[in-house]
Amino acid sequence: MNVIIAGMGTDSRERMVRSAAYLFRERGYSGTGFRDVIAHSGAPRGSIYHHFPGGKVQLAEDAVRYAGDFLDAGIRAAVEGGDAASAVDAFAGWWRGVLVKSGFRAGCPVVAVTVESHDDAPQLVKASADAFGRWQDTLATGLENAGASPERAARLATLIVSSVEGATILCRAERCLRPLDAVVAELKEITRTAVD
Amino acid sequence: MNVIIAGMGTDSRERMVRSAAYLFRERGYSGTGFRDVIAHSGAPRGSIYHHFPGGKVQLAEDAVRYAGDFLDAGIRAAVEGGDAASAVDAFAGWWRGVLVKSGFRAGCPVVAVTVESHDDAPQLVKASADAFGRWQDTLATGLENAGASPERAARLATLIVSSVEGATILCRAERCLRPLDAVVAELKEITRTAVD
DNA sequence: GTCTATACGAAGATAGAC
DNA sequence: GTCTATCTTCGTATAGAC
Repeated sequence: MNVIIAGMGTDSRERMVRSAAYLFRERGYSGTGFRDVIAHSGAPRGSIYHHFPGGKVQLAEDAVRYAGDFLDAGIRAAVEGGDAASAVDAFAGWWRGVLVKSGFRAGCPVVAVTVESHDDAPQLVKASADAFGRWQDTLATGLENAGASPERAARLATLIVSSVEGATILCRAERCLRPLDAVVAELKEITRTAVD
Repeated sequence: MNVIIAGMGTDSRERMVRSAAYLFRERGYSGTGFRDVIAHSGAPRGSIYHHFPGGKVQLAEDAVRYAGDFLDAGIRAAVEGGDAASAVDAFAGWWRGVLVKSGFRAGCPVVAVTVESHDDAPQLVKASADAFGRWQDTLATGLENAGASPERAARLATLIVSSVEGATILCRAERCLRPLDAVVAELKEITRTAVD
């Protein structure tokens, strides 16, 4: 097989991107080296700069895009034909799974890249903004379909992404689901009243 | 002067801690080296391990504690004798200032340390949990004084810390205040109804 | 596409003089 | 408390063979 689709890359390239996204969730951007990515992905070390001529920044850019696309597809599927609570569950449920499966050691790779971004690599800020933006747009569409006004849907989508991402960080610190549960309870109440 | 209080340390030690907290906000934990801390604080390189025998982990622990204490004092002052909206303004207003003053390059040092924490340094997770916990407790007390029930106040405090921290990250990515403004608008509406 | 070898700087940390 | 010197490991990145 190994059919190469334009812009998709080879298997080992894809594995590296996925591993980078995975590792960023636990150790952050600066804390993750090519060493770790090679070890985790099983990809050959000799082809790093063949696949990523832009080096680590390019790898991170692709990892953020990958995570952005992946979760957006999940939100989209959960939101289609659902009620207002589906928008909250779609987003919060994903991070709940990440937290539990990792023993509260992993969070969001896009957050990790954003908080470590500096002026030397503005592409990373751009990629992060794209991911956050698409998640918000998809959630807002779902809330509109459930009956919220466009303006309110947009604001609530921002609240959902912000509070769930923030709660995920608090859950890592406290090593429990309490913050995420508290936030989800409040969010469901708010979205319920917004579509009345 | 230079009075040395027990557990407070010398001037250069304090400057290092403050600089670490400052630098973590922009480049994260792993992205900030002793080089940077020395350069920014003006402290002598020769006394790093005199002041911090525990090395970088101890420095980070102190930086998180410093940031935790500092902001908690600010929240406490703003919340005393204020209404429910004061709790939101106290917390969100601080991060708004950080974002604007830094040109959207800086965020929360506690968040930075949390998302880069690993099992090698559980002290950092503990210190982060303490900071987040105290902020929530102080905000919850303020909301209770404004008329919210203890249970609701605790949940709302978690929502405020989570959503404002998350919005701060989104603001860095989008390089504007829109996410924080949206979150604050929703939070004020929620807290208003909670104290009725 | 993958390999080895290597460059070069920076990381955190230690030892011992002053 | 601060200095200099040094150690070791690791970081990203490059060159050139296969």
